[in-house]
Amino acid sequence: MATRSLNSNRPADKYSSILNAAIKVFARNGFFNSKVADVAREAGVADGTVYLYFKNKDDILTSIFDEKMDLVINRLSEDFSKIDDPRDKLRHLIRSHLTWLGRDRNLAIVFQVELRQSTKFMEQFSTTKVAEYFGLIRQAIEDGQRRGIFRKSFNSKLATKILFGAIDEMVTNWILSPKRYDLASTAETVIDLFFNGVVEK
Amino acid sequence: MATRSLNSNRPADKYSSILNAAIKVFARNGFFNSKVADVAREAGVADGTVYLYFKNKDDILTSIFDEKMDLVINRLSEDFSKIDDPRDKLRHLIRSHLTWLGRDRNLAIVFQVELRQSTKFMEQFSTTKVAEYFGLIRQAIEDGQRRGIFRKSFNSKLATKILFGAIDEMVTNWILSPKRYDLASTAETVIDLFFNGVVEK
Amino acid sequence: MATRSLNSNRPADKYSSILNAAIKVFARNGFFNSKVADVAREAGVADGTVYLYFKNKDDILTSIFDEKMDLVINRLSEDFSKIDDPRDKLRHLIRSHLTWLGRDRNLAIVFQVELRQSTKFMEQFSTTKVAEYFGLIRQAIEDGQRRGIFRKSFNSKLATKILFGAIDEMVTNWILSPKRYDLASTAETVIDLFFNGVVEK
Amino acid sequence: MATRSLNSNRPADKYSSILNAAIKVFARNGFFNSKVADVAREAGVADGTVYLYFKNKDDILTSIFDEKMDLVINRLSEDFSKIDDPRDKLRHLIRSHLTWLGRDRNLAIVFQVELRQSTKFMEQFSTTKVAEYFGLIRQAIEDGQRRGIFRKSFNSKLATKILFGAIDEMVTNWILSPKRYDLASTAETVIDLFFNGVVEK
DNA sequence: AATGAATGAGGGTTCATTCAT
DNA sequence: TATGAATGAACCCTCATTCAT
Repeated sequence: MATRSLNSNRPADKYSSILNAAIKVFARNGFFNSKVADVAREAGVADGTVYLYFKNKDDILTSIFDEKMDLVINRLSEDFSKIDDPRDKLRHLIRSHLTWLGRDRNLAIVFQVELRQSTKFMEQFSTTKVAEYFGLIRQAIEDGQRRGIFRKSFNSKLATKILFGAIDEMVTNWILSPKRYDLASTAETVIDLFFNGVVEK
Repeated sequence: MATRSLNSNRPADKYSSILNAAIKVFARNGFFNSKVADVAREAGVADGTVYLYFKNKDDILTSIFDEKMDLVINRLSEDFSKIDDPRDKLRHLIRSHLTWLGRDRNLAIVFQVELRQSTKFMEQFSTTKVAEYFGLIRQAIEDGQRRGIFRKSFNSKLATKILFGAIDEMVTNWILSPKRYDLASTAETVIDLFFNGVVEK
Repeated sequence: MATRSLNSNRPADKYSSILNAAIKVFARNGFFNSKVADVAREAGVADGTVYLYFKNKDDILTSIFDEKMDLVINRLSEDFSKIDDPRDKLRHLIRSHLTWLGRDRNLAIVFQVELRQSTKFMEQFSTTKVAEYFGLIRQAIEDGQRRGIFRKSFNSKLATKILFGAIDEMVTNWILSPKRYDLASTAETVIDLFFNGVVEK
Repeated sequence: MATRSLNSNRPADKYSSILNAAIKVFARNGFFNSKVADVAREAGVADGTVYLYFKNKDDILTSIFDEKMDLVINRLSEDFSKIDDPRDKLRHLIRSHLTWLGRDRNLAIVFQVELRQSTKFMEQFSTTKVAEYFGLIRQAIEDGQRRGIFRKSFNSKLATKILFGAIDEMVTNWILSPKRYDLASTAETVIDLFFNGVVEK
């Protein structure tokens, strides 16, 4: 631990340096307009060094996604194991998602915009990590349906997408808005509407 | 009229030819991987001709957005003027949106993936046309709140984004899915959940 | 004559319109940076019309040279036939040259800069018209030598080039200088030095 | 030293390789008709390598001028410091100029033709280096006037241009002439006429 | 003769990637 | 491991020229 912080250039750190530099650079200029050399400069390494840690430019982008999603999914899975009520699970997921990205605008930009460069990327993400994330949502929903907490009359897969789409749009709007409001504070409305709908009973 | 359709290459059509060719090409290869020459070939015109109708490659992409959004917004505005019940308005909008893009997979790909290349594009779209589209949704929601049909306890702007995000995610999932299901058929679940929420009463 | 001025769009005039437009445009932007379309617009004709009067873009440039040089050479030849003293001939040529270009800065720019684009042009000019112009100078010099007015100890061809170079440099310096002095007023020094040299006797 | 000449491709030489290749290529095809790829091939480097040493194609051309003019001016300044008589200074300058370019036809072509592509280039040159060169001539002339060696009755600035123009025209005529005579041998006539003029005394 | 829409060849420049050191 | 000079493929856009009207 002590030694970790003493040598910030230790190989193990270069990977992270480059990854974090990439998030900053991609958020600033966009993935296609960012040069590998820009990322290298921001990370304080030589151009060639990037290729010791990443296969190519695309790999940097997908690695950002993979690394960050792993963190999120692992944390969320663990949290979920401690929460019983499916409503609480969804509340927690919505709040976590919006809090997480609301704290790191650069990362949010990369997730909402840069990662959606092409169907190639998108398809790649949709399988694997995103499927896992969707799985967490869906399990909570289906659990709720089984327990009679949620209605059984809707398709749980579609409900999963609807909730994800709602959350996702919160983030997208936030990064595109010139206003600097608190993203996390939008969570309660998402929760309320997903649970209760808009119609007056 | 008859003669119009007989000659698809008359000057007035070049603009449309190129635009439609671009939708096909961008959907197939992605915007950044598509060459202007590809679009020209698909449209059956010379490379240089593209520049008689479009300022540059970016302009082709934004023109696709502008042209198509104008159509949608105009049609929807007109339809809305004939619908009284805010619930019916939203039902109509949701069904129309999903039917429209469900009928043109290439256009859907361009709208869901290619148009979100960069914050530059996104910001540009968010103002103008997207704002108009959001406006249509929001007016229906606020009208419903005023009339007591929808609950007054939620923020209408956030509800607008939530609904849009839900619809948008339907489309994105549809184009990314290897399965070829009917996009429009997902509309009813979106309507049901947005209106009633997931919670059992 | 009267009819000439009544119809400025008469075919015969288009040639001149385009030529004069080209002088203006080439002087402003340089030959390579000028588009045929620029010349056409300046001349008030369609792009294609230029090609009814000129073989191609190069031909416009060489035509400027040919037309203007013909005028100059013819006038000068005629003037020379009325002047006996070789010194007076050279005085007249020097003054005429500098007065002529001093009155038309655009033409001067085309002659001093744009016409020297390439050895291809230069070689083409050196034969033909320039040779004629050099011939006028040289004849006066050799006549002066024959008559014992000028020294016989120098090579008349070289003296011709030296005089031409001196005059030419006056013009070049004038168009490049930000100062707007009278080019013709430099003639007297050229005359004095070419005749008498710099050395104090 | 021995190793220097054995390895003409070592990094430090790439700049010179490209510059010399450019002189050859520009002289052969003209600046506008030469491709950067031609220069690269002639220099034995990749296209992109050119841009590691030069900002763009124009920069190659201006660098040729700057590099060569620096050499000339420095050498001439040093020589001048060892020569007292202004007449000898001018004799030396005229002979050097004509000997220098007479030995390198390609360089002469670039200097007399290609560097005069546009007023943009010309103006750029006229300030800076050319001004220095003119300064050397002018100082010798004014020194001669001060000492009573040269007449005081002419404007030294104009005399400077006249001499430069005369020398310059020698070179231009030489490169355009199909005859392959010795350029340096024309120096004596330039000297004689500039000093003594053409008129018999 | 005049038009101007259409053509399509052409090239300067960028930048992801490699590899000798 | 790290470097960064070198590579060379790739492409948008311009514009001289043509030709159907």
